[in-house]
Order: sequence, then C-alpha cells, then structure tokens
Amino acid sequence: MFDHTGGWDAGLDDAQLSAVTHGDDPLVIMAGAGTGKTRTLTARVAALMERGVPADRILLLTFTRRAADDMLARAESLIGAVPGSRRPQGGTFHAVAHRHVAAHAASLGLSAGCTLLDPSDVADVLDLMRGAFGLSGTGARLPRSRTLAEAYSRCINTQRTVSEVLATDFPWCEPHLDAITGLFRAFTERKRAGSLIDFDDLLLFWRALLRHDVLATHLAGAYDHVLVDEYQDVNSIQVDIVRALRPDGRGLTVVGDDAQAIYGFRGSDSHHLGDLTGQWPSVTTVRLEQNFRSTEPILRLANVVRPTEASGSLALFTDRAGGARPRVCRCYDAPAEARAIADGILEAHQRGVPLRDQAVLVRAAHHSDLVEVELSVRRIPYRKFGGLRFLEAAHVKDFIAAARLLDNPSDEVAWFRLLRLHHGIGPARALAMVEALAPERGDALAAWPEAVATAPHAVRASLSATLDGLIGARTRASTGERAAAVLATLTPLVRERYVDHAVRLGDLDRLVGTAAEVDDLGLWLAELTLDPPLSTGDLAGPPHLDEDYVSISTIHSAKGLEWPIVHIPHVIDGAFPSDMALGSPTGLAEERRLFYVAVTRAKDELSLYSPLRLPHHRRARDDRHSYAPTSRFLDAAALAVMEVEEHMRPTVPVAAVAVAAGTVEVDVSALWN
DNA sequence: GGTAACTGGGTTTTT
DNA sequence: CCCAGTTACC
Repeated sequence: MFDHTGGWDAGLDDAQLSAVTHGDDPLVIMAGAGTGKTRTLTARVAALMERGVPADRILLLTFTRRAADDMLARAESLIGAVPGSRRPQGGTFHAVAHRHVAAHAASLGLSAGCTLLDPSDVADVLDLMRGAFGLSGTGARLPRSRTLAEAYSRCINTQRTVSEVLATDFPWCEPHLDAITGLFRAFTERKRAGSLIDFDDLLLFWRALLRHDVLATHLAGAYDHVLVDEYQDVNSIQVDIVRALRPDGRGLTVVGDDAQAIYGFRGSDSHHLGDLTGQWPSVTTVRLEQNFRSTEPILRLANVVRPTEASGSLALFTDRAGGARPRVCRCYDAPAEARAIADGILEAHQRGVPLRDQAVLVRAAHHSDLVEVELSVRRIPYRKFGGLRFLEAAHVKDFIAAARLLDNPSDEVAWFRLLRLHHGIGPARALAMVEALAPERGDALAAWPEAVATAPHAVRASLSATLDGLIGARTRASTGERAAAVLATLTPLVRERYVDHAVRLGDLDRLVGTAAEVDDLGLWLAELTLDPPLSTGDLAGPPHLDEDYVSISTIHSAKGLEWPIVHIPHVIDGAFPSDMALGSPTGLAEERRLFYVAVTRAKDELSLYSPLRLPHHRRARDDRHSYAPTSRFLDAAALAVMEVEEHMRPTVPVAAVAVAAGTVEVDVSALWN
C-alpha cells in the first residue's frame, strides 16, 4: 500500500477537500489569493494517483516551470514514492508543446534540428528582413525591430489581423501597414524554410497536432486527467488546446482567479475562466475563500484593492486576527525610498526575521535600481528575479548562437550573430556573407570556407579558426565535449570583444558545465530558451549569511509566491500604475489586478512606498522638479485601512557616490543617522 | 563604403 | 543596459 504518513487529506478544509476528491467531471476551482490552491491541486494529483490513475496519464499545466516541479515533487511526497511508477507529466504550456512538437517534427514539416527562437531572436530575424520591405533606414519614423516582434506576437496571441492589432495597440505604425503585413508573411516563410520556430509557433503547432484527424485522438487519449493552473492567464490558443485535450470536459480540472489576471498584454483574457463554467452542464465550481496566508489587516486592504469587476462574490476571510496594519510611506524622493526600504529590512533582520523572508516587489525591473545600490552599499545580500535574465546577456546569446549552428546550420540569425563577433565584420558584411551563402539550401558549415575567402584579408584567419572549431565541435561524441568545444572556439572572440571578458567567460564556463548532464545539445538549448536561468547576481555581495538573501522580484515573477514581509516601492501614478496603462480603462484595470497580486503576497507585514518626486519620471520630463504626489491606488478607502508614515528628509545620493568610488566597504548608513 | 569607437537618451510586464 | 546618431579610420 501507499505510504500515507501526512496523507493528502491532512489539514484540508471542506472546500479544498471537495475539490480534491471530486470525480472525473469537469471541475473549476475559483481560488482567491492565498487560499491554498497549490496545496489543493497537489493533493488532487496525489488523490488521483491513489485512485489508480497512472501517473503518466496525468498532465499538469502550470504557468512556470518552477511551479510544475514544485507541485509534482509535492504530489510525489504526499503519496510516497511508488517503486517503478512514472511521474505525472507537467510543465508550462510552451514546454509541453515543445515536447510534442519535437516528437512530431516531421509531421509538421520541420527538420529534426529545428531551432527555437526566443523573442529577441525573432526581433533579430525581422531586423535582417525589414530592409526588403522599406522598413529600414532613417527618415520617417519606423518601428523598431522589437516593436515589430511584439506586434507579430500580439497578432498570433490575440488571433487578430495585423491591421486590427496595429490600430488598437500600435497606432503609430499604421502608415506602414502594408509593409508590415508583407514582412510578417515573409517572416513566416523564412521560419518554415529555415526550420525556425518561435514561442508562439509552439502553441500553434501543438494546436495543429490536436486538430489532426488521426493524431488528435492519440494525443488527447494519452491523458486521463488534465489539470491547468492559473487559467485566468490563458489566451485563446491555449483555450483551444485545453478543449482539444478534453473535448467533453471529462478529466479536466482548472484553477484560477480572475482578479489575478495580469497577462493581458500577452493575449490572455480572464473571461475564459468564466466561460468555462458555462461550457458543459456537468461542470462543478468550487470556491476557495478562506485565506491561509495573510493577517487580517493585510487582507482588509486586499479586499479594498480587489477589483470589483472580478467575478464571483469571492469574499476572502481569515482566522489570522491581529498584526500590524499595512504602512504607506510617503518619501521625499526615490533615494529616500530606497533608504527607508533598506532601513526596514535591516530593522526586521535585527528582530530575527531572516532576509529570505523579505521581498521587494516591483512593477518594472528598473524600479528597484536605487534599492539595489542601497542594499549593496550596506552589504545586504539580495537576488533579483524577473527583469533581465542570464540568457539575454550578449555573451550568452553569442554562445547559444554558435551552439545552435551545430544542429541547424541553416539558422541565419545565428550565423549573423557569430560573424559579427569577429573584429572587422559589421552588419553589412555579415548580411552579405549570410545571403551569399544561402544557408537554407544546404549544409552551410561545409560550404563555409568559400565564403571565408571573400572576407577582408585581416579577418580571414580568425574566421577560419572559428569555422574549424565548429566543425571540430560537431564531431565530438558527448554533449559536454561539444559544448566545451564551442566555448573554446568562442573564447578568443569573447576576449577580444568584451572588456569584462573574465566575468563573461566564467559565466559561460558554468553554463557549459551544466551541459555535461544532458543527452542532446539541441534539446538542452531549447529548454534553456524556454526556462532561462536567472541573471548572475552582479551587484549582490557575496552571501556571507549562509545563502540568506532578500528577494527582489517583478510582481509578474512573484505570482504564486509569498513572504512574511513585503515592500512595494514606486506606488505612484506613472510608475505603478505604469504610465503606459494610464490612458485606457482596460490597462488600468490590469494594473489594479497587478496591485492586488502584489498586496496579497504578504503574510505578516506589508509596506508601500510613495516617493513624491521621481526625477526621471515621464511626468517630470518637462520640469525636473515637478511633483507627482498622487496614486489612484492609495485612495480614501485604501488609506482608511493603512498607517501613513513620512520620510520627507532630503538626502544626497551618498550610496551612488560610494559605489562609484569603490568605497562600498564603508558603512555609509552611519552617515545618515 | 563599411567598421569601430564614442556619446547621449531611453527603458512594462513573460512563455 | 540597449539603441541611434555621429565621427574618424581603413
């Protein structure tokens, strides 16, 4: 029998238990923030397995890889490791799609070595192609390649035409509608010709497989149960996929909270959650309303903040009476805000709250810039989640481009990037060489020596060396050796290109080290692209205190997580809510849901910060001394349940000066007290 | 003509 | 940090 110590039913309340023990009919769980939705979903997986559903016939679709791993591990520990049993299938929509697409590449007209493009790769491809459509050069105001990539993705994710998307989301690009439409069409062609797929294609291809006469039954029939987390964040393609997987709804479990829908910019629409309840007569809806996370004063603010248009009379309540009311700190400016946050973190640490129990949650990655400087100066270790990732660092992209060429020599963007790394080759020459080579027509790696001969004399030697290196790398047997050979090839180029090459080569060394454990280099690259490691801890001091560190995270990346103490800076109109969203009611509504997500991350203590002056703030552009003292988030109703504090003493940016002067060892905080 | 090196201005959120 | 624009070298 199964090991039942601490069984899945331990400590579940009635609502949770009814969800966990529900049968095979479609189940929708409306779960407010902090109501134990992860626990419930995990317990349900365990209960299904105990009921005899084979683990590998359960599919768990989550929003992040971390959530999937976490849940699968917890389900396994609940039910005990059953010898010989397989693990439930799980991952993000994109990761699971990639598995299916890779398995059926041939059916989809893709070569085995197809390349997965991340969004910046997409921008690079479009950049290479835009010239042919009159979208490059100076003069008229032309969309940048990132904008083009974003518009393309939005067309796919919202399933709208180019003209619709430009009209609503990118009106300043409308004069170029025809050119952009042509560019997108050609982009699709080029992806097909070069065996390139982007993130959106993964979903499209998976859906296509699920619509195929024969394959559909096979693929959907592989699962008895499909569980989807964070359903309020699915887009219409993902809805199609879920419907195709469970056509009659049997074996479908969905969890979500439409008050936490924060991915509208990516084509998500929380109405899909509500739609589902009317989809089949057999649907059961369970509401989880008891919050197990936050104290009562924090929850009171959460209920004030919770958007009123959100479905469901989902009224959260808690047993956790007592605790401090949330604070709002009105600060003189951003440096004062950073100082106040660092003070608060140190004060809590002295009371015995470890740093890992404290988080700074930001609307945009750069909102924590000054906080990071302040923490560095005071030698408080921190790690930053979200925002710039390791994979986006130039040298990592260089490495990945080179490695991709081993499997897919027709990857033009990779060639372009690799060529430009050589001193003496700029955009024009690289483009000419890539085009002359027409890599999509054959094995460009073998044909390359001829192209080297056309390059300027001074770079030929280094080009040949690179080529020899890659060809050599391709013959290596193990993945680890191949990755190491690619790095060896790249090393002189990285040394030449980047001043801080020592740090960068160190990064790459560690990256290559992880390649040793995988069987397939291409698969490893795809997984890396889908689930990029976090950025290297740059400014953060060495973790003296045994891996104890403050978390700094974007609110988007903080979804589903919790901390005893939470700080939220920049709660000011134009920063949070973002000025990008101030213009439209839908944009503003999403900001409010984001605010709700942020507030509900806190268990015991919550502090919001309103700097009254942001020097580089858009509203202050014309007048650097203008004030923006209002926040629509901090209205009368919110203030009524909070404490207001003042931190209005002007400060000089001593922290920045200290860092610049390299005197960070000095405890400058003493100067301020 | 193409490239590198430098300067100044700008930056939402993610799979 | 990334991008666009400028200038000076090959």
